[in-house]
Amino acid sequence: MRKFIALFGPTAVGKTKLTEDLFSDGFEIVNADSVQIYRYLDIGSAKPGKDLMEKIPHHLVDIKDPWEEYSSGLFVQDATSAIDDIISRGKMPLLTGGTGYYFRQLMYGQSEAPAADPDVRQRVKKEIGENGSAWAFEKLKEVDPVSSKRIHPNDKYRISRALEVYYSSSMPLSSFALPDRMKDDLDVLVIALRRDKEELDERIRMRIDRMFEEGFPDEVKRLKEMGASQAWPSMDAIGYREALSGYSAPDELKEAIYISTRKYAKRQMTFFRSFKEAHWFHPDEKEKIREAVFSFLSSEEIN
RNA sequence: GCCGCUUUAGCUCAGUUGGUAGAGCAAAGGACUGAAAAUCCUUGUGUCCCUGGUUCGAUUCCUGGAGGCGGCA
Repeated sequence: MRKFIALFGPTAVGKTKLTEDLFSDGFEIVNADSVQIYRYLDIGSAKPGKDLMEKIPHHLVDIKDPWEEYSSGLFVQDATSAIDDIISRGKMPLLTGGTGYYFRQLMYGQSEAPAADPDVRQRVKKEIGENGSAWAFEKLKEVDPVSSKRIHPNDKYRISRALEVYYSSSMPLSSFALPDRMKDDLDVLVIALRRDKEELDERIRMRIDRMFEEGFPDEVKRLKEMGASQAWPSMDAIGYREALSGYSAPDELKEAIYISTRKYAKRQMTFFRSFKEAHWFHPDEKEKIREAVFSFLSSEEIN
């Protein structure tokens, strides 16, 4: 039985501050943020500062170079072994971040479909490039009619993955079951943070201003000197993407980042709302959160 | 001051040979089977600058006015 706490919240909601206030003692953090796993993406990913990293041990931060691929599957493996390691040392893991998909893959479990294979993915990409996306969708209909009903004809991303699964296993993606509730071997308190839209927008704006004060443009410059381009997986991340696409005026760049960030926050909320196990709080409700944590930690396992 | 162009959705702009309008972006809502800060779906948004006139009917044509841009003075 793995027992831990999961803390989810959209960007800029105040996860880091809450972590510092409530989980500084006896906890170790397992990062569930798909951008903070990358080295050198510090300011733009709002990575926790050195002081906090020294105060509370962090796992899965700075584990990949920005040109390397990562995936939810690798995350599940890495997070699981980090959690086991923390528990074995008598500490309590705190899974925290904003990548809702990582939370779900870890807590519900993944499908048995084969992992992404770079060669196959490349081949699919090439085929779609040559024959067009309409062809790709027809191919999907033929090979995996069930998925073709679920996946929209314009969703190249998902069509491509479904074809990839078929090519590498000769089985349709839809033949692999998708778990829809918490795994039996987990005992997790899921805390989810939310704020009103106006409140969150204001914080996003402030965060972006602070990023620029802390030298975000220099960080991008250093990455460019390292050879960063849109081909690097990490450069899809908000801020870096906009910076690489050539906004000349800082104010325009800031505005573009602001808009992308609030759209992202909205998607995060949409995703996490469907998480039935989540207990929702405002970050200022510290006492209520503390109570929930306390009663969870003192509860005995039933079996 | 004169001449030309221009004024339509929150923004940038199409358009209506006269029958009260539509794209992109933004916004709001949603999806998510090893790329998820990704990828994708749905949905509005209007005194068509104001004023008279012609007309059954004007955002569209005409008169006058106002704002913006450019040229000449």
